[in-house]
Amino acid sequence: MVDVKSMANPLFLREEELRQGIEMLFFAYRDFTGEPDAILSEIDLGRAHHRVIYFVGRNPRITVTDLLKILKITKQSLSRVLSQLVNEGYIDQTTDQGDRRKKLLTLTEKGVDLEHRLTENQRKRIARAYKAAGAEAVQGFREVLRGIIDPGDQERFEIVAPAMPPQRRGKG
Amino acid sequence: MVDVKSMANPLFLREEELRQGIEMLFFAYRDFTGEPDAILSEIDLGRAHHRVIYFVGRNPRITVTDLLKILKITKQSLSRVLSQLVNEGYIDQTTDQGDRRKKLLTLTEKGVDLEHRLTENQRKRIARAYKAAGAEAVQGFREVLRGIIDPGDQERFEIVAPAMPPQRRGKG
DNA sequence: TTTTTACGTCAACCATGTTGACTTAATTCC
DNA sequence: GGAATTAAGTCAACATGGTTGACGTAAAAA
Repeated sequence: MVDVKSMANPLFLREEELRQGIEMLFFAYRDFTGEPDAILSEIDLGRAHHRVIYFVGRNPRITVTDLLKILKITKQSLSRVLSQLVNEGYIDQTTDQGDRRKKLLTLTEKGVDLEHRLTENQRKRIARAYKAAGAEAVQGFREVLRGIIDPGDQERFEIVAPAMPPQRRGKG
Repeated sequence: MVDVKSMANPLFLREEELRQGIEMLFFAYRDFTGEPDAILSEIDLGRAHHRVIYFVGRNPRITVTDLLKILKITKQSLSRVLSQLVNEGYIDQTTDQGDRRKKLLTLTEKGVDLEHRLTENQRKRIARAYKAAGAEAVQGFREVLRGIIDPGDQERFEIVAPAMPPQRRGKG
């Protein structure tokens, strides 16, 4: 039996392709956050804490304002989790000596330990997927994901060079 | 200046690569849900409603139990949003005539309309990213994302054939 | 006929986001 | 030097969307 729909209407295949993209993103994110969430709940922390710990670990001496720009939440929301993390000894706050209004955030040893425990799962999951898919696929994964991200944050990720023909891009 | 770290320690590059994967997933998901959320809040609905509408639209006549398996939330959580969607005329419930315990969920016309409005943003975003990255990249994107998803749901997405050499995969 | 399945419901609670108002200290601008 | 701006924090109220636990009903399966 011939697939009449995709023959007569090329948009049909495209629609299906796009919807699969939407769904894969949903499932991937759901499963990606599942395991760290389980670890966090055992020590009475949540996903919001993980995000803060992650990005402070990744950007030592980051200011509160810069952290807010990454997370795109309000400072009141951040305040709740951040002060908890400081109180419980996961994060250190020091005053910026150049501009004494700014507070610089850094993970303590305890914070680094937790960050490793939490991210280990996710690193392994990605490593497994990368390995199974191969280097070229990883390149494509990065290019597409980068395109999905809003312009303001795309710059965080270097532009990967096209796989083979550097000419003739942007048009299919 | 030579990059001593990546020369002496190949794991350093790998670590950076994996962390970028983690972050891209975070940023992509954050931006991916932003626009639909804005539309939803105008009609006093939330992201949870979107997910239900999306998957009911994608799986007409789906049962509550099957929907729960996709969303991986409790039936009490689902109940809250689902009954709202039924009450407000976005979703129809009919009894399965084969097994009269089951209720089959389908979008009404109003539901289809909303689903289109919401998903349009996301489809466009993905379409843009796909187009910019090219067909090969899309292939890679799918392969990697599929690998990130837990085995139980991977089967939802067909295995894409490797780009060129079908031999020599899984090892770098 | 008993057990299981599908679905629903009430109630309490928790995590994480929001808005809005207001404060303090430090820096920058004129 | 004084005014305006910036960085950070705080209090309060509220919305959303998850959770657990207990319980109920109808239909199907064992």
